[in-house]
Amino acid sequence: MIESASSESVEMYLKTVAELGGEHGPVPIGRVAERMGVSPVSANEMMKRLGEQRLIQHQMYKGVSLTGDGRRLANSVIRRQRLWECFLVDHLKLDWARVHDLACDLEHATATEVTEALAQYLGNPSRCPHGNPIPDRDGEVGQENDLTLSRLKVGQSGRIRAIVPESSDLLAYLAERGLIPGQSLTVLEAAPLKGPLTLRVGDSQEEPQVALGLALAELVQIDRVEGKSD
Amino acid sequence: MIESASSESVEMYLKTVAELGGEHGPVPIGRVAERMGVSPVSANEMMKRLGEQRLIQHQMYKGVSLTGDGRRLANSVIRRQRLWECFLVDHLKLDWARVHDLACDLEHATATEVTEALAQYLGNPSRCPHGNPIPDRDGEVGQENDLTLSRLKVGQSGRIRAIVPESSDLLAYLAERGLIPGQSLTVLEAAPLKGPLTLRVGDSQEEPQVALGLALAELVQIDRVEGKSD
DNA sequence: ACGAGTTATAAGGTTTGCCTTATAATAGAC
DNA sequence: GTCTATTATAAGGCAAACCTTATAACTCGT
Ligand SMILES: [Mn+2]
Ligand SMILES: [Mn+2]
Ligand SMILES: [Mn+2]
Ligand SMILES: [Mn+2]
Repeated sequence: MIESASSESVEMYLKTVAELGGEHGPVPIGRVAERMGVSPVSANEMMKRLGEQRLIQHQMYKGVSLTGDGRRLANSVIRRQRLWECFLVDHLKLDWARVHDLACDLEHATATEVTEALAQYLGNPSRCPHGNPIPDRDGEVGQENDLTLSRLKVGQSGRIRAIVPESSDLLAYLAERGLIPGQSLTVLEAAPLKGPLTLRVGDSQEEPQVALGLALAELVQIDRVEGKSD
Repeated sequence: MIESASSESVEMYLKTVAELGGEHGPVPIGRVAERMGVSPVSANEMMKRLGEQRLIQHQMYKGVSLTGDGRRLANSVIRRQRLWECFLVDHLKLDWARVHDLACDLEHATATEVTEALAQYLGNPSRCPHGNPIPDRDGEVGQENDLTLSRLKVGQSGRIRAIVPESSDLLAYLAERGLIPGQSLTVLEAAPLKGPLTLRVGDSQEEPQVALGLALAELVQIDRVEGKSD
């Protein structure tokens, strides 16, 4: 658990690789560059450096995956971010859709000491306000089932577990429509040709209906399912 | 109140200039370099940049002083730091002598939005845990009287208001001896030739006595004075 | 088996914030 | 007034992260 001094840049690269699935399989460096808004050449340079530090492993023309150290460091960053998100929402009452970005700054300036005291202060929450799991202090996260709203059939109901990825625009859009973790919903209609879903949000028959594009529905993870399974 | 994007480095330079008295008179750049642990040449280069941005004013061979913008930015950094110190001590229960350094990291990663929500959460405290005033959101701080423990005469009593500057080593040393803001004390003896003071810390006659070098006593600001004035 | 698109590498450049060494200018102490 | 310590500037360098442009190598779908 040697938390060698790592720059904000290094932390963000590792976090991005983790979010793109770098714990499980190789992530194309182009994806990383895209997500981080840097040129592929820049991302490549950084991957070379991270490889030298044994934080990632680079399979040529396939992509990068996290080593043990890399995974732990990435999850430590994610832990810090999500704990801050909890604090900003629960205590400072800041906007649910904005805290992700605010916490993304704080995460790099937070000593382990502060992280652990914060975790205790918050009662060791297991999820961030957007429903995503908070890694434990050893940098481990449990796997989740991967059911998404886009896979629900007409008539099925579920409860929103999390939004992935946590982008402000996306979060703001979903929040406006009441689509936040814990919310239950039912798919009333699915337009053909990958068209939008029509949802009933909440339990009451009187709730306004919500139309949601399938691409967005893919980013909404679902917990429980009820209703006919086909 | 244009909070133009300023780097951590710029913020630290401005904070340092402010702490060295740059609101009032010119601060020699050598002092700044020394305090920041950089070479005088580096500090000079930075001062040139800060001058171009109209954050400081440089009087050749005299030193630098803060402009209005520079003072506001410096005080905004100090505000962020001291608010975080309050949070870390009061809520996270972290060590009084360590929070200064921990907050010095957080201060640069804290959006105005977060700062103001934090201030409200904390009940708009007016002082940090080390007794120093928290600038208001407009970047203003009131002046304090400048009585220090080193100036108390034998027999006089006072109450510790603040420790300046806030260096971890200094804070840890003083905390070990019970010398924290709010604590009342009496000077029992002052050794000749700039020798150490002997103090009674607290009100009870049974308290252990504390010996404190005059150089350290200069860094302890005193609020009230009682006892014969000479 | 080939070609399109992706991925990798090479080369050269920028900005920020540091460094050292050397020299010039100045202020302040004596 | 002169000398010394401080302060300023010039010159050259370095590392981290970025960039663009160009070329080479590879994968994969058809
Ligand atoms: Mn971040
Ligand atoms: Mn979150
Ligand atoms: Mn700082
Ligand atoms: Mn303080």
